[in-house]
Amino acid sequence: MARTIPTEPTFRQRQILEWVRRFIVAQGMPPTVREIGAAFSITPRAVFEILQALERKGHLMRGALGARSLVLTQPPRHACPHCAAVPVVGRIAAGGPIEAIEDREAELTVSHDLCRRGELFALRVKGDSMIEAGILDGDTVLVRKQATANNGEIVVALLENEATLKYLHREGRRVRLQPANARLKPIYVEPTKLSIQGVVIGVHRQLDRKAARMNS
Amino acid sequence: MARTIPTEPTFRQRQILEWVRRFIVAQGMPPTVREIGAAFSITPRAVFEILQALERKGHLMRGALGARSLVLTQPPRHACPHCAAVPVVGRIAAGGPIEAIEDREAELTVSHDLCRRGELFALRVKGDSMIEAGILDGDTVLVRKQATANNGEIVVALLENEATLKYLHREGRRVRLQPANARLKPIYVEPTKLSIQGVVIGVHRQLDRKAARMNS
DNA sequence: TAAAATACTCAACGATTGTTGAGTTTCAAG
DNA sequence: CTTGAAACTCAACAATCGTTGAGTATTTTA
Repeated sequence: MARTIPTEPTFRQRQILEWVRRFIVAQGMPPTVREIGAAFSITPRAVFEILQALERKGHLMRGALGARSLVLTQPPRHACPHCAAVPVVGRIAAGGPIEAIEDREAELTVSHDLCRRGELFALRVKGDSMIEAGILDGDTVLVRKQATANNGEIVVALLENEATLKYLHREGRRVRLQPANARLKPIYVEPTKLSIQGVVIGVHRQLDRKAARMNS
Repeated sequence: MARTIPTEPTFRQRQILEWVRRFIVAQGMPPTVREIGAAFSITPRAVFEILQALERKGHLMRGALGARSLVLTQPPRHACPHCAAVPVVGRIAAGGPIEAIEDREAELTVSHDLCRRGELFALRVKGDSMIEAGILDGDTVLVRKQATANNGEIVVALLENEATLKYLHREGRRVRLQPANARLKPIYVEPTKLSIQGVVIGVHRQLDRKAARMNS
């Protein structure tokens, strides 16, 4: 019987194939065409063609099941711990992107289902700019590393070597970075001058007696 | 404290839960509500309600990822040295009238150093009464079980079989339970009518795309 | 040099998906 | 007897999904 012999994928195809593999391990389910597209900043059409090519070469099979139906020929091993350590990166002032400053000053333990949401890191919040979103000075935000984000999401944005936490709003050609604090004004930037490091998917706070004293 | 029995799924719920588990193993991805419905010859609506019930009881989590996003809460296996499971024992109203502590519905994974602080449990917050303390509707608060507390600490207080989340302030012979919301008035009670269940030592929040949509 | 494959953009179609409202039935507990 | 939950039906909405056509630029192959 004429079995499909896996052919060598191109660089781009392998890039996406490996990303899909990691996604399945992390999320417990295959990604959609648009999720892949968002990760690589390309359109669904481009992803579709690359997936077609990968299927033709025998690296995966595309769905008989409709949405999200994608099966890898070489399935990823499911390492299944119940928790994972997420690096807490402190200040992101002077470097480039966060990858460069992998000085993990601490580790945050998160439950397994949160890890499934992708590559995570954590940031300690300084200042009150997101106070109306319930993010206080000293909180730790859980961030999923990604270069794009949807409107209304809280993003870690890199602007001229400075990282900020803001709501993201695209408005025509410019981007509004909106603080959640009535005393602060929004920042307007060109999309080219903005680098999104990740999207906030969680907030952790640890209260202690010092915090209590300030309220008494 | 009125520790109640963990909520068992009904026969039908367990039936579907096991089917979903088998589906994931077989297909490599979670099923859609309609696929479940087809397998049991019921409508999407019926499936939806059963999945809701299973999520309420902590057996699975319905996704922030849109289609086919179902993550099972697996039974606890190997003890992890870096984390521990804290029971989420129910909802607490941070708003007006209150609801007593209910059944355990899920588990929260916290790092081990937090567990050393005593016996912990977690509560899901309902309402906006602690909004100015950065505790929002839907947050999960980590609570250390204890019967006393210091001034200024946020406590889980039981008043006539009703639990609330408030700042604790002793004022002479009476106790002031202070909400963190300018629109709400403090509650004054005699110490004898008040039962402190624990002290809030942490806040956890999980953001998803739905939350983002509301801000865009 | 011509042809094919690769890697994309943009705009759009129809199908599938999660979700909701309104109403029914069954069955056990107060 | 009443109440409430669990488990359903039916119809429908909006968002998301896979997919497609038409077109461009670049690289690889024959």
